[in-house]
Amino acid sequence: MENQPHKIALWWIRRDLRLTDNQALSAALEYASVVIPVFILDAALFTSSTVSAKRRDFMVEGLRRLDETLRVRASYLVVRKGNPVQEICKLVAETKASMVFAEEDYSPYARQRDTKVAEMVPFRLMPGLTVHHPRAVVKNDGRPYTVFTPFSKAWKSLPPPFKMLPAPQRIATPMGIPSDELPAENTDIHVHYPAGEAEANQRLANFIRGPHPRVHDYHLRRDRPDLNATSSLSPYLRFGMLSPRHAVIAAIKIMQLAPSAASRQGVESWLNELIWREFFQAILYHFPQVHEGSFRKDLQNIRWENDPAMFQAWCAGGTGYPIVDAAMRQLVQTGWMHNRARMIVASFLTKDLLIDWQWGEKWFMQHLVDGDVAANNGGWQWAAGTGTDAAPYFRVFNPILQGQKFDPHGTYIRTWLPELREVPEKFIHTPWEMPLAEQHRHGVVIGTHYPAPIIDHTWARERTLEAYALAQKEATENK
DNA sequence: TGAAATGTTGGGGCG
DNA sequence: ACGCCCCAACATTTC
Repeated sequence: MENQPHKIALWWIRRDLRLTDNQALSAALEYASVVIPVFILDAALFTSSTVSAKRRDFMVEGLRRLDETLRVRASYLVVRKGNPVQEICKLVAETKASMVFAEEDYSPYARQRDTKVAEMVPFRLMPGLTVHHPRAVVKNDGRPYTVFTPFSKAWKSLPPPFKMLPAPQRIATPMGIPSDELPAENTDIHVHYPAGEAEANQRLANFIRGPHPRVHDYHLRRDRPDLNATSSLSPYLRFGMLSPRHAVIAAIKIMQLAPSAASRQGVESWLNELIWREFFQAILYHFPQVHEGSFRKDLQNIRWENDPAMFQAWCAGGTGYPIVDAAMRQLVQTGWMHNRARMIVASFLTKDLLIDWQWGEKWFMQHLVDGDVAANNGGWQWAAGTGTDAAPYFRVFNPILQGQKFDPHGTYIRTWLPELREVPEKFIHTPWEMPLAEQHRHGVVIGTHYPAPIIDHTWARERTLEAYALAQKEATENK
């Protein structure tokens, strides 16, 4: 045995920046006695027009944290810059690795890349991006679900996960493998979202345990952007600093321990959000064309207005509708936006401004720290009414009512729109209705310190209903 | 994971 | 006492 050459494996890290419950890493350790952790800094990450600097910095910091935890395990991270296919091939040759292990990623870009890699080197993809593989959650005839509720029922009927893999104590990696430097970070994303597995676990623990576990009244408070009620785990799930299976096992465990039916409801609704995540990953896996445009054939030719000045106002948080503007400022400043707010601004862009949802999808990807192709596309198509299980197109959010309902005192608005800080509660969602004298008294003159609404909601709603109905009518006539 | 328009009901004011 | 009207409050339909 001693004389047999050791098997060498590459652990190719992509969006699984963790040691705990990592199936690719575990498989590599089982296969080989020498495992080399590798990350390829894909040039596309730095040149693409849809990468946010905050998200990139979050990832880079996550890689530093990962390297630190590897170093106390007799290992370290090997970083290479370049084209992933070429770099992996080079590394295999260089290290004499006989197998490459990685966590399967379902995005079209990743699948294309991985197909090429598999043609060049021995390559094994392991599950982990979702708890249940998209191919495992299908109808009896093998076809994928396109509606959330039946999908979630099927998902829940599968054997629940109960075991997660512990972080390995030791990963012997030979010293001296050349590694490129990680790029410097340029944003302040670490202030809001410190990267890394330890932080992710801390957040999960705070959410489900601690003195005031938010998970127990999650169902009552999750829709309120003015409260700190969400799990705040999305960036960590995005980069696999937290294993989704870890989250689901935690949810199932508290459900069993929950003291009352009421507190179980909170966990149930959090689990549902995790299943939404799996749903959209599965949609992108089975229908990669959603990345290019509308899922629904009958709504793929909407005549969008696509007014650049209107789009600009939306991006900058200058629409004159406080709840929309507050949310858009939160996004640009922190790299994150509350889920309810995402729905509100998406409805506003598509159905009030009549701007193509793909413009909004791109803007989100340019700013979100948790930006994920599958979830982002799914969310936008849902809001626009063009997607799977989409909101019917005539469901148009009223930005005033949404504000009053989900930010009743206007504290979310005042947090992100300092110019409205002195506006009384009565007018916080409709500042343009303030009498001029009162505008002066509170230091907000509409049109000077804060814009008047750039569009009339009632009129815009009618325009959108007509545009969607027309697209649908033309589609059925052409059949 | 809507909102607006329209319809129905029932209590109170009033002749 | 009774019917009529008004109009919230709630329900249903429509977009």
